[in-house]
Amino acid sequence: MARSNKRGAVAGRPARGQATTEALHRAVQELLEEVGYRALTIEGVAARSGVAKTSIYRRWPSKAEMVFDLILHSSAELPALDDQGSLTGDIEALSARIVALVAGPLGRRIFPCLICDAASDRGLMQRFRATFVADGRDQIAQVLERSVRRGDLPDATAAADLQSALIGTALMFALLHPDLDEGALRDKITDLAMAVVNQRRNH
Amino acid sequence: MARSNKRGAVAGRPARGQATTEALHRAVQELLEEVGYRALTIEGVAARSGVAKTSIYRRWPSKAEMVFDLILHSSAELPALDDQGSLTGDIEALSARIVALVAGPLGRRIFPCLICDAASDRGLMQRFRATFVADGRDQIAQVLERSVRRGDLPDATAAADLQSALIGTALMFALLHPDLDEGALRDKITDLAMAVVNQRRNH
DNA sequence: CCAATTACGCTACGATACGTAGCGTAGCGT
DNA sequence: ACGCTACGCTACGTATCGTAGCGTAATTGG
Repeated sequence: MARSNKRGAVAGRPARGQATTEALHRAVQELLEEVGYRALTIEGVAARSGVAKTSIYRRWPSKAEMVFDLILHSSAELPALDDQGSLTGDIEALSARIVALVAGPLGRRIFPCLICDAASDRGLMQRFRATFVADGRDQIAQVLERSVRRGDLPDATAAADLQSALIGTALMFALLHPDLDEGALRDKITDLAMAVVNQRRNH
Repeated sequence: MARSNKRGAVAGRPARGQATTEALHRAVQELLEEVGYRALTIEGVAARSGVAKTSIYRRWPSKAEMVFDLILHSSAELPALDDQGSLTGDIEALSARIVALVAGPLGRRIFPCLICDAASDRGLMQRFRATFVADGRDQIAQVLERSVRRGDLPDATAAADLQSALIGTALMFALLHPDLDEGALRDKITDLAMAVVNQRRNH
């Protein structure tokens, strides 16, 4: 008697790694929406996905790394921002991206928690900085350099500073004013970004 | 045979509530510094403080509420900011206070975690907003109104917006650039605040 | 001065999740 | 046919949670 397969897959076990990863991704995403990050457990993910708990532990050392890999890492890897033709246009596009990632329905639930976990896990914090922060900073730098070339700005604001300001503010806004819709938030972030880059021009 | 007192207090149990609270405060503060918020457990606090676990649960329903009460609540209740005589001076004082609270050695460790916990606990989130955010916002509003009266500003920026921007940015800076010392961070927050309030003046 | 009340300590649970070990087996490459 | 890898499954031991029940010291009020 062959093993009875609880997942009900007709041809027994789903082929190999890929199908397993997809099941995990789905389970994590669903559970994040249903119960949030705090109450998300490895055992819960195992049960929902049909993947054995031990298999999950073979891939990731912690819940945080799992969520980071499955959810954030994929959303953070985006192409460079298109040239919108003007500083204002570029800043708007940048704000939209930041808000969508960090203050979207999923992002605002998991970001503070991931940060908390990373605060007591040096390795995770380094991955967080490397794959998420560094990429984003470079994209901001590109936008600023473009504006300097166009003559819209005398010289570029430090991209890292601007990044911290925009991400931090977006996150805090989403937290303190959950009623604010994404469009309004995007406008506020755009305003802030313009205030920062304009500081160079007006004095 | 009287109860053997593990705490070794000569006169048996320490008087009553007050001494107990102090022991808890000390234990929580020490453990936060030693192991961080994540690894802080009620049982650990009980062991360190000599207060029974059940007594802790009688006071607070969760770790988050305990930390909030013992650590944050006391640091957040500060007198209104003195009038520094100028917009610049006021903003500097404001930045210093925000940085000290949110991005100080203790604050940067517990803030994201408390936010994470509050995200899945409506009651805690409300207390967080009420006793921490509302007070801070009012203090910012006072500073802004003062400047309007002085003629330094044509009209006040929304205090809530400024608050989100400053706290969020300070937090994110502290997170992404832990090497940055408190003084440098304070300067960056001051710059940001000036950029925001100046936006009204320069157009 | 003697109840009644309050606040606390202590032991003992059941439940949940953690993270690991050991064994068996299906797919894949050579 | 062989080995390798990834996975499933069961079964642990541990940590922490949050609660129940009982006893006792301090506090309060008549």
